[in-house]
Amino acid sequence: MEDVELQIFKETHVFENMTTKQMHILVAAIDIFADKGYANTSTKEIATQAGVAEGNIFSKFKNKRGLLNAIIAPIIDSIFPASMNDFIKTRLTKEYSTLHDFFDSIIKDRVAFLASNSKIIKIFVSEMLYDQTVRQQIIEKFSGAYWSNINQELNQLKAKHLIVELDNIEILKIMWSITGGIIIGHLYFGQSLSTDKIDHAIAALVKALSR
Amino acid sequence: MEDVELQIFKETHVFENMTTKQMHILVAAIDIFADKGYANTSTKEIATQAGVAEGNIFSKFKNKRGLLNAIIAPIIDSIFPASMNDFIKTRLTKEYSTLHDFFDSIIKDRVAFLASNSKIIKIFVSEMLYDQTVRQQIIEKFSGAYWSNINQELNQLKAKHLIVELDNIEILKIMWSITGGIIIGHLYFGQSLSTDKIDHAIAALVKALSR
DNA sequence: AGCAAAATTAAGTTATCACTCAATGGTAAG
DNA sequence: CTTACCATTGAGTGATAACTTAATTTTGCT
Repeated sequence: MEDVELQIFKETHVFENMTTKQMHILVAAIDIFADKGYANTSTKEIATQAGVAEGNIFSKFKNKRGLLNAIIAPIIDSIFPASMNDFIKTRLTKEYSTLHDFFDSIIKDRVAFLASNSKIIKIFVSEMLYDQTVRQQIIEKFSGAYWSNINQELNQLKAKHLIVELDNIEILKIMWSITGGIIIGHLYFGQSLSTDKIDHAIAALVKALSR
Repeated sequence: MEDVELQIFKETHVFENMTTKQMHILVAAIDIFADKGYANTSTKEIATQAGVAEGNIFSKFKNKRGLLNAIIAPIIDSIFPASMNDFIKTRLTKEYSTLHDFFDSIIKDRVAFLASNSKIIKIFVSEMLYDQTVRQQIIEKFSGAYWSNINQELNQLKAKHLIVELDNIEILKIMWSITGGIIIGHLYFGQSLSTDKIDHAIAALVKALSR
């Protein structure tokens, strides 16, 4: 239960009002969903791995789908940071901050986040492909605080002539494509997250978007 | 049955030795798998939409999984082109060919291919995330003729000092990240495939990888 | 037309699924 | 100790899944 992957549940208070056995159910579900997919996993299997009776799943969670929602809801809320963390902020407010500082901070922050929640990210990605409503939630999250913050940052970079004059949407799409490529290579094709490789990708991104 | 999406089945001769009803089964399966996912689709549902009896599915296809394989096998074979098509070849053998010509040809070719097989691509992507063996097949395809061809091309670009001195693997990863970002935006988030936007992405990629 | 083979059907069969519910067990306050 | 409450159990339920099979229809050949 001291799994690093579960940090996000503590932060978002999902574990509150849950008994030990119910937490075991959640952990087992994450494990099996990530491995075989939601649709291929039976509630019986989850109960067995969690060491509880099957019925116990349904006293805490409304149904199997409710269990899935408890897993992916925190990720949807955290995938786009509502505001930049302190490290990024202080780094970017320096006078001599560059486009490289900007992307280096953001990408390393997101890669670290995605890599430290790998199982839940796998579940979330698979579900997003199937479920239109999950995609809609992502779009709404993107359009909220994240968009207005990063939009402002990008406009400042444009004012300082540090970044190309593309639509901010296009800039973000390129940035997230690179980030996504790194994380998919890692999660699904066993590629390492070596600092070297990530630095190369960031350097390429900076060249791509420098003015 | 004159659906453009099905071109790939004609090219790969999947339709040979299939009756009209069996082709209807395949088409219905593509439709529903793409919409709801393989695991959430029942063989009964496929049969109903195809206008045949459920048992007919199992006389042509060994089982439900065999039906899925018939759909994704052609895509696995075609996702990495074994050799460049004539248009790209003639374009790249010109004396004055540039890095922009290179990526412009390749990316537009792949985006066109992926967009014209959107349903099958959706099925394939979902399945790749679940199924380790599908991922292994992709890795093997990548390592074959595709890799040796494009590896050679990249080395030539390096010899001409047109491209950065990164590992070819890293270069390809960046290229496919951009391509994947375009296609995912289109398939899952309803973004247009406007020539303008694609040109912007290609221009950014060229900047990223120019020497 | 007549016949053999192939295609197709429709009614099973068996297994497993998500989910329910009445009974049980533990715990903490009175 | 008693009582009330909530967590937990596990046997049970109806629905539905993939797949089989024997009967029937269609097809292709002479």
